[in-house]
Amino acid sequence: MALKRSKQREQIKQFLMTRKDHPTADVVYTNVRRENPNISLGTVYRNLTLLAEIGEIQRIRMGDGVDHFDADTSEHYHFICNDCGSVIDLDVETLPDTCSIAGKNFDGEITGCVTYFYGRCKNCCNVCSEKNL
Amino acid sequence: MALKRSKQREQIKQFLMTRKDHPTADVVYTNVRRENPNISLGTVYRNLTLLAEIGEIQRIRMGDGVDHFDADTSEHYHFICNDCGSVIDLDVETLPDTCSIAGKNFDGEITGCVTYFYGRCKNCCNVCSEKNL
DNA sequence: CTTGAAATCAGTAATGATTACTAATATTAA
DNA sequence: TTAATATTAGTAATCATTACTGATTTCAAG
Repeated sequence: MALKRSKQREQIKQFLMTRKDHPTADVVYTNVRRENPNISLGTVYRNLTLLAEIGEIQRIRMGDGVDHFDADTSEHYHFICNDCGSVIDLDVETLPDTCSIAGKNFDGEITGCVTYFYGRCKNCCNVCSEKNL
Repeated sequence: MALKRSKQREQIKQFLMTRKDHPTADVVYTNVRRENPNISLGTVYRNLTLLAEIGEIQRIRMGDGVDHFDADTSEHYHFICNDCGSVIDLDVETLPDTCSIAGKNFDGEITGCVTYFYGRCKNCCNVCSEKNL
């Protein structure tokens, strides 16, 4: 199934590149719709999945029940705020190679690992201190 | 809301303690039903959530779209097989404290992190080599 | 031992994210 | 230009999980 270009796929990729906040499929949908009001949600899902498969974007699963997407495919770490749910890039040097460490006493093969961080983002910290929570 | 004991909750906890394979809510349901055919799926979900909240079990989100549960609440790492989806405990010494490292250049507060590993389990490795995949 | 307030239950309906289906449209190599 | 095929819009279906509701259990106080 040779890939054929599509306006919709390009719009989706384009939009994702303008954002640093790792939007969900639904956010991509509502935004791309401003430019292309006829695009369908299914098309957004299909193309996000396809773009992730061919490595042009990254799918992020932070355990909040929704998939997030990131046009930055370089290795970096993510933080999710327990209060507002926003996903933020972390400025961290690459962590030690835990994969090889973990593979020592394991009979199968480990091909990768995911690390993500959670807590409270700057915004939500401020809100809390204002309200003395 | 003072906790009151319930047969159903005890059965769920009991079953979970017999398993090392981190079953999903649905697996818990079908198994506990052998002993208590009237238990409802909603009860299983509610109690798994409650047990996780009070720290008696652990909820594991491995990004496969389903929650897994573990009666072992000690800190340890998990592996998920990309082929068969099974979740397995890893025998790894505790990894370096990445949380504090990650918090250096971050304005909010990081309260924890999750690391999990993926690849192919022993079983699926064997299947592949048998079939020369 | 009763009793009654509150927690819990079974059963079922509702939700929300995602995927599957289908007939129409767009892309592209020949 | 054409014809094979990838892609689309729109909608229906799926799947995990949560919410609701009236009945049942639990348990502390009398």
